[in-house]
Amino acid sequence: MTKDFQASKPIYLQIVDHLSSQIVRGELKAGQKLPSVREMAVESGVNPNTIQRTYSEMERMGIVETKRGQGTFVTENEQVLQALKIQLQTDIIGGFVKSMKELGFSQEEMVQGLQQFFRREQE
Amino acid sequence: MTKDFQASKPIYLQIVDHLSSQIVRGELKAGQKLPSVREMAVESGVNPNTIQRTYSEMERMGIVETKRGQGTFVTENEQVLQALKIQLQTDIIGGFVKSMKELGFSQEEMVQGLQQFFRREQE
Amino acid sequence: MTKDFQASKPIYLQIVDHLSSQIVRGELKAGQKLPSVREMAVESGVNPNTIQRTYSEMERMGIVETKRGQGTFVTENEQVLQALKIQLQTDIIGGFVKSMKELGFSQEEMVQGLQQFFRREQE
Amino acid sequence: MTKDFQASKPIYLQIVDHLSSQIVRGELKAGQKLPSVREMAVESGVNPNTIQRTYSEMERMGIVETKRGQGTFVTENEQVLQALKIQLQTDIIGGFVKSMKELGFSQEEMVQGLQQFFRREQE
DNA sequence: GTGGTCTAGACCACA
DNA sequence: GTGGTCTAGACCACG
Repeated sequence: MTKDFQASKPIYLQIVDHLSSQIVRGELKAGQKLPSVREMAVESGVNPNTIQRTYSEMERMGIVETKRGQGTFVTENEQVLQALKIQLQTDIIGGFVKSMKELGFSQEEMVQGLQQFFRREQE
Repeated sequence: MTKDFQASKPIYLQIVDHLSSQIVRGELKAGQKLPSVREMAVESGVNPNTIQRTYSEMERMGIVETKRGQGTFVTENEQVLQALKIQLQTDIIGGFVKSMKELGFSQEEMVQGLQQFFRREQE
Repeated sequence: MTKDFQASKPIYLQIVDHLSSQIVRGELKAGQKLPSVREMAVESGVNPNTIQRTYSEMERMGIVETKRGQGTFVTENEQVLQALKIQLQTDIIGGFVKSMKELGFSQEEMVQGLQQFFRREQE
Repeated sequence: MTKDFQASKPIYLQIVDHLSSQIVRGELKAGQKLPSVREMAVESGVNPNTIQRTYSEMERMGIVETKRGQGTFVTENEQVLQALKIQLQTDIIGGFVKSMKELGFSQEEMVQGLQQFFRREQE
């Protein structure tokens, strides 16, 4: 039984996640211009090609539109943005449930655990 | 704003997590002997030193005990095991809450989202 | 097996095609004056030498006649224009047939495919 | 009116077309292994990264499946291959119709021209 | 060996 | 200036 350690996602996908997150929570709004490929590369401390790939992937997903010579912009298609939010949410919840299941928790215990967590946090 | 990508944990800590998980969900029981450092190293495809470090860390955490010449055993201190379970659970929940917060979800929405997830899963 | 990608035609021939197309479909009529080399160069965003070469080539093909001090005119020889039309048509059809053959289509399938295309377009 | 000369497709897409063509006409069969990225790069006289991109694009389109450490294979999903054939056919016909329209040909003339072309070819 | 990712640096078309 | 493509060369995980 050999496990797969080192399972860190590719950088360009991490940045996709990061930007998606910003879009979903309204920090980057529909129609807004993203930083240029080169700016973003400096900002993130990675190679411009990596950002290029990030933007390409996001365009493929439809959450961003690029205009040659002008820049890359958050789509104004609210339906896509809504779907993105649901997608991200489902991914996170799925990962959470999987981890908790591995610790032997039932669905009820997960909900209770979550509620207890909030109660403790408020104290 | 330079982000820290590539944040994959050291291997020895990943193995700590993996073993902890097995212990918590009863796959490895209190008092049970863990595989020897060498066995475990082969099993995991990792250098024996890395496993040594894993076991040391787990001993430091009090969840295993090593007996010279006999091997490494899961502690029989149920209180520690209980605490471990809570610790892991809290970590997972904490990560979950952090991610969901980043997407702009409120506490109520998290609970509701989780419950919806279960409902959809059962269909 | 080394392929030849990047096979884009020289610009002056592209312009020949473009002008030929305009002549064939009557946008430029027999006997009509073409724009001067300089005008055409500006219009096309190209070096005047390139246009010069275009006109020379078209004269060599007989589809255009230059009168010193007056300009360049579409030939009034209808036979040549007719031949040009057939030539362009044959080139296009030849390219089409070649591409379709590469996909494994028979002659009958090409005709049928074309007719189906029209039918779908009209819906 | 500035025209866009030099409109040659990116190399990686030209190779996509080339391979698609081979697949559609059965030269590369369902389930068959494609040349490795490096082999293909040498064969085509381009950089391995360019082939990588070609294969990625083809995987995205679903016409190819890659198995890490083993290679890239033509999909065995016949439905996808059928759709691919139709897609390529439609693209070629569409380009043909567009060109012929620019020369002022009607739909009937296109069909007749095509049939005449075949007749002449057989002589 | 395979494909996948990343960097460094270049050139292009578009506006 | 923008994004898009390409090369050269490197390192990684997987089998």
